[in-house]
Amino acid sequence: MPLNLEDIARLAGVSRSTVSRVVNQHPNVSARTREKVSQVIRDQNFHPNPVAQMLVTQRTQLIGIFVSQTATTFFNDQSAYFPTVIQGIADIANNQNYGTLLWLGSNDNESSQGSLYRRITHNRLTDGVIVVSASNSRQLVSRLVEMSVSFVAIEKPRDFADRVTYVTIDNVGAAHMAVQHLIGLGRRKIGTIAGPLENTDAAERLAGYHRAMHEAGLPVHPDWVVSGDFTAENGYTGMQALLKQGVEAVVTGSDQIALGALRALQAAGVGVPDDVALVGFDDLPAATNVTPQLTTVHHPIREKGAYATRLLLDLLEENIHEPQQIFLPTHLVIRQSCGALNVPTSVKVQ
Amino acid sequence: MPLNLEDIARLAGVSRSTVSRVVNQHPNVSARTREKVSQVIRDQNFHPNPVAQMLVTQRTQLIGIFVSQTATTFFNDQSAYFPTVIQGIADIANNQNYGTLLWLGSNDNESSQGSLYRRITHNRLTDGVIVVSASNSRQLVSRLVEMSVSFVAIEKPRDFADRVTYVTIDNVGAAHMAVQHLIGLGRRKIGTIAGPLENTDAAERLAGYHRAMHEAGLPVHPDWVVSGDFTAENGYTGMQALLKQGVEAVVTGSDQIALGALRALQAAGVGVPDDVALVGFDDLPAATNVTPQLTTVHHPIREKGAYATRLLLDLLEENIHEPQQIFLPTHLVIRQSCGALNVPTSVKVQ
DNA sequence: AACAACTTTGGGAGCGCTCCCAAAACACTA
DNA sequence: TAGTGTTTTGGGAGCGCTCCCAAAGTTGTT
Repeated sequence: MPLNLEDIARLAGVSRSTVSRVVNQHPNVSARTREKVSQVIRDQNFHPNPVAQMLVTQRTQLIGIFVSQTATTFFNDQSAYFPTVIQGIADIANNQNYGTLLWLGSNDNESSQGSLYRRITHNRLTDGVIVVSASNSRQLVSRLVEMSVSFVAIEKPRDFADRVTYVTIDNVGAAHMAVQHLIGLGRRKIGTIAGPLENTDAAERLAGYHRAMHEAGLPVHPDWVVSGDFTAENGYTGMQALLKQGVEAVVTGSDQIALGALRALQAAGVGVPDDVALVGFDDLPAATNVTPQLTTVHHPIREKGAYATRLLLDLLEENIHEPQQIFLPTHLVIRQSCGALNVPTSVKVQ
Repeated sequence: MPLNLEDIARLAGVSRSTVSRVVNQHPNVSARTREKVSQVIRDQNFHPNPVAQMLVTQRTQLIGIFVSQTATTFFNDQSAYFPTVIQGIADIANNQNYGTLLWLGSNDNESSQGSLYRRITHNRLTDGVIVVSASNSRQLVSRLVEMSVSFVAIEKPRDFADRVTYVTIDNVGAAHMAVQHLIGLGRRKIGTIAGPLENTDAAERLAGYHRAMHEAGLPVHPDWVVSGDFTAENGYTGMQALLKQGVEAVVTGSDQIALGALRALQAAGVGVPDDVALVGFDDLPAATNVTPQLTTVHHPIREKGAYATRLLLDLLEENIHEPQQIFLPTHLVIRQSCGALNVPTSVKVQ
C-alpha cells in the first residue's frame, strides 16, 4: 500500500492541494510550507501515482515505438540497426522524462498484425508514436494518418510523405557520392548490388547510382544491377553475378551486402580493391572488422532515432504544427576497400 | 474527445455498469443486451481508457524491461543479443495482452544511473520487471530485491541468486561439452579466450573449460587462458597471444570472440581447423557467414526472453510463489571450424 | 395469484491525482 | 484601525473506469 497525496498531507499537516503544489513545483507555496512538505516526501520516499496523474492530465508522458517485423528480422542480424535506433530514441525520451513503450511487428499471420495495428492506433496510453522503418509499414502509417495520431516516421514512408513528419537521409545523394568517388578513382564499369526495391531507401540508393553514372556519361548495362534483400547472402550471390560481368567496382545497398560481396570476391580469388573496388552503406561496426576494411557511407542511425524523438516531443508540446521532412547528413568513410588509400598489402584468398 | 463508457451507455440505452460488463465479458448480461451494446461498441469503435482501468484495478498490464548499458553497448554490435531477447519478451507479452516498457541503461554518469534505478524501482507503472543481463546489473537487482518488486532476471545475478527467479543456461556444462568435443577429436593443448570475468556467464564458461581439462587429465598452462571483453577485438588479440603458446585448439567465450580469433588465425596463415580448431559460443547468425563456418554452442537467446516473460506473468498471476532458477538447454552445433567434419578444402590466407 | 429464488440492471462510491474557486492569512496604505 | 490588494491554503468536482449493493425484472412452484 504505497502512500498517497492525502497521507503525505496528513503527515505534513497541510492539505492534499498543497502537497500537489509542492510536487508539481507550483510557485504559490510559502517557503516554510514547501520545506516542511518536501521533508515528509523525502522521509517517506513518496512518488505520486503516475496513473492517477495520467488520468487527470490526459497526458501519459509515454511514447510508443513501433518496429516493423521486417526491420527486426532483416536488420537485427549483424547490423545493429534496430538497437541503435532504439538507443537514440530512449536517450532523448528518458532525458525529457518520457517513457517508451515498445511494439514489435508480430511474426504471426496478417490478422494478428491487424490487431496489433488497431492496438497501436487506438491506444490511449501513448502521447505519440515513432514508426521505425516506415517504408516497411505502409498500412500502419496510413492508419495513423487516418486516425490523426501524433507520430514521426523514421525513413520516408511510401505514402502520404508530404503529410507526415519523418527523418531520413538523402539516399540518392549518398549513393551518388559513393559512385562519384569510384569514378574519381578511375573506375568505369561500376555495378551495384541493391537492397529490396520495394524499400524506399534501397530504391533511392539505386537511383543515386544511376544518376551518378548518367552524369559521368558512363553506360550502365542492365546486368550490372542486381537487387535482393539487405543481407550478406544477397551480397554473396549478387557479387557472383556481377563478377561474370567483369565489373571494376561495386557499390552496395548496405554493409551487410558488401560484406557478403567481399566474401564472394575473396572466394573467387579477386583482389579488393585492386581488381574490384567495393563500397558499402551504413558504416556498421562490422565494416572495420574485415580485411580490407570497408569504405562505406556513414549512416547516422542513432541520430535518426534521437532526431525523430525530438521532433515528436516538439509536436506533442505544440512547438511544431506543419509536417517536417528532415534529411540528416551522410558522408563517405574512406577505408581500404575502395582503393583510394595506398594499402600496404592487398590481401588475396587462394 | 474519445467516447467513454457513459456515452456508449447512452447510445445503447443502458447503464454504464452494463457496458462495463459487456466490455469485460462478465457473464451476468442477457444475450439481447449484450448484443445491443456490442453493436454500439463496434459502430463507435470504442476502446475503454486503459489509464482509468489501471487506476481502479491497480494493474497496468505493463511489464518493464531493463537492459543494462553493458548489454546494449557490448552486445549490440554484430551480436544480436539485445534485439533477440527483446523479441522473445515482446512475443509472449503481446500475446498475453501485456505491453512492454523499455528502459535502457543510461550512458551518462553514475548519478543519472541512480535516478534511472530509482525510477525503475519506484515506478508504479509496471506490474513487474525483467532485467536483461542481470549479471551486469548488481545494483538494480539488489534494489529490486530490497523493494520487493516482482521481477525475473535473465542470466544469473551475482548476488541474491537463491532469492531471485532467473533464466539462464548451464554455462559450465556447455563449455565443458565444447572442450570435451575437442578432446574427443584428439586435441590436447587447448586454450581459451574468455569474456570479461566479472560477468557470471564468462566466468562460468571458463570454469567449464577448466573442469573438462581437469577431468581429461590434461594440463592447463596459465598462458593458455586469456580473457577480455566479449568482442572480436579481444578475440583477435587473444588469439595472437595463444598462437605464441602453440595451442592446437581454442574455445571462446562468445562467437564475437571466435570471429576475431579466426581473423587473427587467418592473418597469421594458420589453417582452421587443421592447425588450430576453434569453437565459438552463442550460435549467432554470423557464425555461418565465415569460412570455415564456426562450430559453436547454441545459446537460446530468444527463448531466454520468452521463458523469463512466462515466469514473470506466472509470478504476477500468483501461479508461482517460490523463486525459480531455470537452466535452458544448449547444444553444440558442429560445423567446420572444429575439424569434426571432413571439410573439402581448408582455407588459408597468405 | 402469491411467493421464493434467481437473473439482470442501475447507481453510488472510490481509485489518486489536478485544477478551480473561494476562504483565510498576510502585508501594506491611508 | 479599517480597508485594500496580494499571497497562500483548503476543499469540491471530476478524469473514466470497476466493484458492490440494492432495486427491478424474470422464472418457476405451489
